[in-house]
Amino acid sequence: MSTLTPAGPAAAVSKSEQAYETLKERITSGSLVPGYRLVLSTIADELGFSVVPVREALRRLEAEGLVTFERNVGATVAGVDAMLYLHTMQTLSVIEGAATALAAPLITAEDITRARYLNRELRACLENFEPARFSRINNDFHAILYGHCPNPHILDLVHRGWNRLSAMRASTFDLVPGRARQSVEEHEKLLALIESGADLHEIEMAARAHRTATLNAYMAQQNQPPSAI
Amino acid sequence: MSTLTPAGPAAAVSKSEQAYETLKERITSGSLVPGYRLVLSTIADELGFSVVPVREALRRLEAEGLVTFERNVGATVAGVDAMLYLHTMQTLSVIEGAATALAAPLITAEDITRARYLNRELRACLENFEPARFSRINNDFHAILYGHCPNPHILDLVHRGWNRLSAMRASTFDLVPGRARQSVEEHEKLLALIESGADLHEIEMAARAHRTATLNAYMAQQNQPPSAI
DNA sequence: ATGTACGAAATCGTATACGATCCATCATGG
DNA sequence: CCATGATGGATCGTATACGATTTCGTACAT
Repeated sequence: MSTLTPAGPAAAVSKSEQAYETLKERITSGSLVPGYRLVLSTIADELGFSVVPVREALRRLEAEGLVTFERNVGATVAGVDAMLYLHTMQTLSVIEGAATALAAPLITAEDITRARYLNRELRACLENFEPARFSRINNDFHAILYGHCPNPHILDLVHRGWNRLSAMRASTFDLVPGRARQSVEEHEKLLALIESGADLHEIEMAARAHRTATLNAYMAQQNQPPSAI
Repeated sequence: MSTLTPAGPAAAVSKSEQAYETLKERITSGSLVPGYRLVLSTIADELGFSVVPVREALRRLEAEGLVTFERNVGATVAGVDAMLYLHTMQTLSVIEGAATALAAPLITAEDITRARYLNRELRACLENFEPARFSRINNDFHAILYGHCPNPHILDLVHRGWNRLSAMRASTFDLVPGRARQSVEEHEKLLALIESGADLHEIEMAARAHRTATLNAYMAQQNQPPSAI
């Protein structure tokens, strides 16, 4: 159909890319709940594409762990259970710790200032009980800390981890009430560590512990053993 | 063509899967050199498939970093430069360190025995100067150490890292002559650490340092600064 | 009533077709 | 001689078509 529309000034991005972005947004935003069945023809019709680019988009999402694929059956939005959450958080703790350490020497004074500002906003969210906004600002805060990581592979893995997490409702701090407040305190310590030019290994372990603590709070609530590392 | 062959008893694996495996094998084995142009129609003709499954396979390989894709231009086998090697090794050092630590409590006495055997084989390779065999056995050795890692995401990332490395000729120890011998020594220490039930953090850092040392030997040879972590 | 066999509908996997885009080559003008 | 624009071929991106497979409902036998 689009091929019969020569008026089109050449799509800036391919349709597979568009389908990929659209679906990723819907999954990470939670408008597509885990377990939801992603039928090729349905999605294609809705987007006005053929099934081919949609198929490719689903494959990419599968590679990132946002959907699961079963041959001759189809794709579904990846579900969440305690085990998947553990594995995702554990992986992210390792990767994000390394990314934060690698980025630390490249952090500017402006970054620190902005991070401090965001952390005050986080505190305000606690007072006003705005969990959704808390999650959003929390993302921004950490993005500042690991954003300068000079290793693109590690940075990519961090982004994938965050995407997976945001696709899980368990990622919000709703489930572990007390944790959010403690998290804000740890942010301040982490900033002080980076600001003082601490040893990279120390920064890595602090960033990792910050995430592991959230994970373990959840695991304890589920009567499960904590993460081994 | 296959659709006109109803005699086919239903392929056990899809053609995209076959194309993926075939191409991955060729790239990691080095029979497709970096920079090689991967033309859809050519590959499709050679495998006897249509371009659609081949296209999907290339996309998957792109997600793993084995090929690079450029819109409306095509795919090429991912090239290697010092920077890419640094990033890949650095990522793998972090991930494999974590995987080895997580797997350590699950290592059996048989695993240790087999790892010791392989390390003796590695020593023999040094004497007889068999670099190809050394690389192969080195893979097996480490696969034993991280193989029991209970976190499938981390395990998957380790495998991807090894795949990327084996696609680089720089991964062989050819380029850093003295390193192979030292590596064998470190293997023994790593085994002793795991066997003694050492702290997981200590094991993680030893496994990471083992890889970082190889990376830094290469970096020093290239007159480049060592890895920050 | 329950389990099994069969058939239809839904959906996926892949082949083919063709427009869209890029790149190299060559002609043309300065 | 070099810069610039036109032209053709190579290759990609996507629509459409259809066989293959799974799934689910229904009828039948036990």
